[in-house]
Amino acid sequence: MNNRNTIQRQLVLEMVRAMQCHPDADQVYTEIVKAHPHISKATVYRNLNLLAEQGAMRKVQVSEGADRFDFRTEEHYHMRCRRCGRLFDAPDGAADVALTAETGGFFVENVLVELIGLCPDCKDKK
Amino acid sequence: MNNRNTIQRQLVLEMVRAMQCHPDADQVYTEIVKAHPHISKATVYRNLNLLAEQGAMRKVQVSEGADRFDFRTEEHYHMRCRRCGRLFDAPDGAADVALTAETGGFFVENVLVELIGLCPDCKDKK
DNA sequence: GTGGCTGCAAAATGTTTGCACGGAT
DNA sequence: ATCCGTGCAAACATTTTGCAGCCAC
Repeated sequence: MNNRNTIQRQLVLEMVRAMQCHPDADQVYTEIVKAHPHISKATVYRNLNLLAEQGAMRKVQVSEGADRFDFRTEEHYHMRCRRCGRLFDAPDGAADVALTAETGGFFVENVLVELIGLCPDCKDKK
Repeated sequence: MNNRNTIQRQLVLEMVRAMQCHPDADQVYTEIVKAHPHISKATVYRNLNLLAEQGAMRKVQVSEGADRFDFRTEEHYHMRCRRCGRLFDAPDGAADVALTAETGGFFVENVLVELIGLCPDCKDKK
């Protein structure tokens, strides 16, 4: 049974749900450590991956830097600011991908879309 | 002037063009080293990044593992096999992305699309 | 001759793993 | 009492960087 209800696992899940900013493993660890100085970074990594596998959260592998974690479990796309590095949810319908059958025999299971550009804050700071 | 024509730089460019398989930095290094045992991996990294910046090749940052380099310089999408890890060019028109203006103030400069699934070889080896 | 480029090694970054102990069931 | 999960440190994977000497210009 891969599902023991440890305090550490609860903390990781709750923290990702509380930080609604697509944090990476290190940011989650840094926040948890403030209240629980004993927790190990390896435990945070292990639980983030486990929880993502079980569907309690989503692992977002972006094209640059560390993997992020997202409390939203429904399929949705992301927008990454190339200046500040922050990740944002793309509003529903912001991007639409159409596939044809012409993949040369490649069987597509998943489509990853990442919109790269400038967030409102960085756009203004020209 | 950031453009001295060193032997190492030529070797890196030629090797990426010769290996038509989207190699990562380590694969490029391993191939070059066979004929030029003196070359440094740092030099390979530096030249790959420089050449990609100058537009002589393309850096492909995939969602898993090391960055790949592509001798094709035109914009095109890629398909990554989740079993063997190999990267393939998506045929023109295999995927089509439509953007709307509803990005909540985010300025989109670039759209990254990665088709993840099984390549013909791995699909058959069920 | 000058200053960009190289080789080397070390550091930086992000993540996983081996192992002994402790705690949830 | 089991044996999964934890903490710690070390290993691992990928990439960057500091520095002294070299070589294309």
